[in-house]
Amino acid sequence: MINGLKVRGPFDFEKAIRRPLARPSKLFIVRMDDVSYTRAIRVQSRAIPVTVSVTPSHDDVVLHWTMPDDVSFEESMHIETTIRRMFCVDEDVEAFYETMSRRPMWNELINRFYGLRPILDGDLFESMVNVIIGQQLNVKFASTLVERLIDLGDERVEWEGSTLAVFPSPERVASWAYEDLRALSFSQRKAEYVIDFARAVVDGRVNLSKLWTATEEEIYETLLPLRGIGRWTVECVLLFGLGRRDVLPAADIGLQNAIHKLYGITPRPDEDEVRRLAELWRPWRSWATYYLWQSLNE
DNA sequence: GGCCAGGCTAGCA
DNA sequence: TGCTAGCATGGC
Repeated sequence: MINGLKVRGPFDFEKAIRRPLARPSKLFIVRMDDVSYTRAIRVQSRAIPVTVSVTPSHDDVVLHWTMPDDVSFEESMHIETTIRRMFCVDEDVEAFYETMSRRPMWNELINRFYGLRPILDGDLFESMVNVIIGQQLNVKFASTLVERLIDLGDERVEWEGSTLAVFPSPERVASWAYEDLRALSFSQRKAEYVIDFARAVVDGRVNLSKLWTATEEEIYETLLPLRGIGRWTVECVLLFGLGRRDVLPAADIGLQNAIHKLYGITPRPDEDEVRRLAELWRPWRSWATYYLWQSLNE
């Protein structure tokens, strides 16, 4: 089954899928020979493998994807919505560049990353767990912990001769004991945060699907009361899970370091300073953050 | 070896 | 409301 979506504005698909290669995961397969990105997308209880690519590679980019033939109409609608969001298909990236190019120091960054769009998380549970695990840890170790959690989940799908890992479902994670994650070098607290969150999702105390249409304020009200979820965590889920356009994780150390480098501000700016500088980035503060984080990886 | 890492909680004033 | 020790482990 083949589907397609026209992308608005510049989109360098190759750049976008090259980025995750810096931190490989069993969740996805990136192939540079046919320039494709493959991962499973969970629809209800089913994990559906999808391979995404583009034609042609420059003007008027069209995003294509293939998936198994037995996917139902409802499932394919869900997949389309997910891909539209994951690859930021509807974002007017040119308007972002327009806004940021008024700041001289941004021109080099825009040139370097021209056409880059982030690839967002597959679903909100995955996003929450990723972000909770990432709290306070260096990103390399955090990604190691995520891979161990995926291994423990032990769910896979076969697709076109390859095996794809599937991110564990809330039900699966909720069934674990804290000791199961302790054995993977999770701290006691982090094990509790992750498993307790999964249990809150499973028993209905948290309704993640409602967050898609909620206001930011409602999202904070829903998530902040949960133990282990602070402001930074919600901000990152707004960015990587929900794909909101104008979110600023001002207290984030990585963002502060990136600004320190790009703007030459020493010592690195504190939270208030970041907020002040970022006033000029509205309404694209999420995208400015993506690009600044990306600048740290090079 | 020591400091730091894309934070959060609980306890205290 | 605002501040801070403690968490826990790997990276560099």
